[in-house]
Amino acid sequence: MTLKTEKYPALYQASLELFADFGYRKTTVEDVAVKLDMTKGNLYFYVKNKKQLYEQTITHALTQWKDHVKKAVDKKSDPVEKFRVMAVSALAYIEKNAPLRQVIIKDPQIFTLSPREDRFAETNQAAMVILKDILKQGVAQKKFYPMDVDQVTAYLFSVYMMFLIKTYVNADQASSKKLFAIALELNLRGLLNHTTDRLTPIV
Amino acid sequence: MTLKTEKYPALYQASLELFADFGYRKTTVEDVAVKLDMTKGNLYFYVKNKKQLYEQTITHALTQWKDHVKKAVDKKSDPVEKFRVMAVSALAYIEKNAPLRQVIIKDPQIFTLSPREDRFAETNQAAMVILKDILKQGVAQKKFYPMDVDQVTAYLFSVYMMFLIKTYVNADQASSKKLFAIALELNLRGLLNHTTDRLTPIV
Amino acid sequence: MTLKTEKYPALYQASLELFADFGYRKTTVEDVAVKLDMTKGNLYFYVKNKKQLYEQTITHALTQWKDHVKKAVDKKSDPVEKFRVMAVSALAYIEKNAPLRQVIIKDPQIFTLSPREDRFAETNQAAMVILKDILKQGVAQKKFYPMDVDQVTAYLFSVYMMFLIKTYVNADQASSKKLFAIALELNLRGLLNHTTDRLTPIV
Amino acid sequence: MTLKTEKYPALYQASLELFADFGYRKTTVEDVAVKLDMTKGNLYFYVKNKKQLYEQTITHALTQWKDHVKKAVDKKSDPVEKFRVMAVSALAYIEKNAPLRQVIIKDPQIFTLSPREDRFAETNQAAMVILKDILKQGVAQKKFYPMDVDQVTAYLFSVYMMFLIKTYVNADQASSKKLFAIALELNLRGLLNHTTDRLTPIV
DNA sequence: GATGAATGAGGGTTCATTCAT
DNA sequence: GATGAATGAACCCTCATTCAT
Repeated sequence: MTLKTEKYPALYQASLELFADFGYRKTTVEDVAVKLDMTKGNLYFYVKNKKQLYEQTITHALTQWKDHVKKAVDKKSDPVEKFRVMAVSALAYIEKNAPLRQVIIKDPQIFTLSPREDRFAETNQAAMVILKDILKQGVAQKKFYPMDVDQVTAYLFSVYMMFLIKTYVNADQASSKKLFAIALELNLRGLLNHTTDRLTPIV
Repeated sequence: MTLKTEKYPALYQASLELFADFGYRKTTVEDVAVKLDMTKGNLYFYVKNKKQLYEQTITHALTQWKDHVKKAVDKKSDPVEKFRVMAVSALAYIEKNAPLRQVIIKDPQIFTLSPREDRFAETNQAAMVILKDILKQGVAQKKFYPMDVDQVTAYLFSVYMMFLIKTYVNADQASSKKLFAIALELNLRGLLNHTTDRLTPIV
Repeated sequence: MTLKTEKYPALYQASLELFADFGYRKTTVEDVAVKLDMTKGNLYFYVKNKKQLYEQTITHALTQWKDHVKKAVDKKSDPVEKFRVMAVSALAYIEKNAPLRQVIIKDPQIFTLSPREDRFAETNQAAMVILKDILKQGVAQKKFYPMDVDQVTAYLFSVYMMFLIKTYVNADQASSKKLFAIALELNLRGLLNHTTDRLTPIV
Repeated sequence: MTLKTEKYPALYQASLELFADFGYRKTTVEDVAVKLDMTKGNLYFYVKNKKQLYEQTITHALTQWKDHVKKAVDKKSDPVEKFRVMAVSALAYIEKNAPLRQVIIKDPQIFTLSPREDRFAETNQAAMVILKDILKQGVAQKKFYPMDVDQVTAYLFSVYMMFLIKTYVNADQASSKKLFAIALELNLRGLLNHTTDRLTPIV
């Protein structure tokens, strides 16, 4: 007999795909159950209610994403390298994970950092830690300029998420990716300690 | 006697505010009717169904936004000036129009340019025309470098919308606005014909 | 077309009969709707939810009962007469109103006077006022002995309700009614002012 | 190894407490299982279904009550004494057994003597036998007047149950107990053959 | 133009009960 | 004896939409 624990991976996958295709509202609890070849009633044996099914599913997917990036980052030692790998591996991951992408596009508030209603605060925080550690290391090694690491982390995190999402919202992925490359370079250069010529402020 | 047409402004306003506060799903047709001091039944005299009510409301708001920007742009003659005014006035408008902002945050696919499901294609196209005309003029006057105007338009449009939304999604508006300033300058410089110092290509 | 208001009497009647037959839990909202020849959905146009349907139905029935008793009492002027009429008319009413009887038997906490969860506090209070007024008048006219009217009211109210219910719980109505007669007499005699000696045995 | 039978006492106790707190409907089979540190599935090994669990639980509690009263009564020989002891010990027992009290208050039809749906007929009959034997003895010894023992038994039984319940339904226990004392005296006097003098107060 | 009563199609959730292991 | 996964039948409630008046 299948253990309860063994069923969650399939459950999250089925759930993610359906939420990706139809969105939270139009996805029925019954839909999920059918996709898993079980009854609605039994699905409630695994999950408290529809809302929690959604949140657990997203959390699961985001966590996997984060772990993947973390693994890639850990292979590098230089903070500049790490920064670049982080950005690139995050992009590569989401590029191949269509359901997660679609879900985020349909519910971009997943990344909302406003404490008021952040349903994925914990996961988002965990993801930011990766970035934060890189920045801290860079600053400690004087490769990055001295900064308020927390603030810069929050800022960069939201900018990257924005890019990652936007990259796949439009059909014109070519130009979006170019933008991504530019932004990556821009930010990296901004972080470096020896920026000889800076842009003049305008506003 | 009130003409049918005279009621639409109030209708769109009430509708926009509710959709802004509760989102499409949680806004009831009844909610809208009550806010307008009319009955559900009567509301259906003005509107075909809930979906169209939503789309008309958004279209109306976007059109007003576009008109406002257009008016500001038309006061300038130099394309560089126009470009800058366009960006700044668009930002200023959305800054003061909280409901529209919230609606966009809750449904960012409003700006999705994918032809598959663009419910606001027409309005978005109209908005892009403003940008496109500026670019065309700039190129004609050799102030902007020669480019594929259509592609650059699409690219810049989505980037701006992205910024405009993002600016208000997070509480950290200060840094977002700084980002906006930087991006504006970056893009303008990229567009100019005689860019003395360019960023080194990365990809 | 039927006015909303005009439908409540039928609604309460159908509802009361069903709750009487099957109890709160086993009575389905659909059952009520079907009995009224309407759809479930439409029933929710008249009533907020099942719980309120129940409470409104009971309140309605209790109020009618109270009004009936009040009308009978008001025809008398002597407090002793009033007391007797009150008891008898209350019994006569419930004797003919089988559904109300059954509902009370199935949910005797309808008369619970504990403030913690009295769902029919208001109605029960209103009913007690009738009794209280009789007692007050009797005391004022020195026909009843001086007493704490509030406490005696509460006491007599619960005793009577107990009798009224019990009278119909058993099949053996004959002896129950006899008990009722005895209790009525006993209480009335207890209330009278000039009880010089002990009550003569009555049974 | 625990025998199946050894588990019933704990089962009935847990069950009674839950039914007392939440009533039949709101008590879940799972609730009972959890309280017993077993699984739902296993509970069904001991009990056929929820309904029977309820009935067995109540029957068990009522039987214990009856046995307690019987034991007290058997210590006396005079029927008048027996009658008094019966009433007082029954009251004392229920006074200390809160769960049983609550269950009865929530489901007063436990004492319904109507043959149509008496789920506890057997137990109720057994309890009545105690009373009936006292009456028979009293009549045989000519201490009680000649009567239709069966009818008087049924009558007195329902009256006492009514009192016992009512005594604990309201917060105002003081006056309820006083009522109980009065009723006891009244009934005893009614039963006696030669009511020459007064009974001494008992409570 | 306006009203409000009516409809109908779900969708989420609970839970008693069963049964293979 | 015990487990826990699975089932299925209800049931409550919401709401967009229609339509006679």
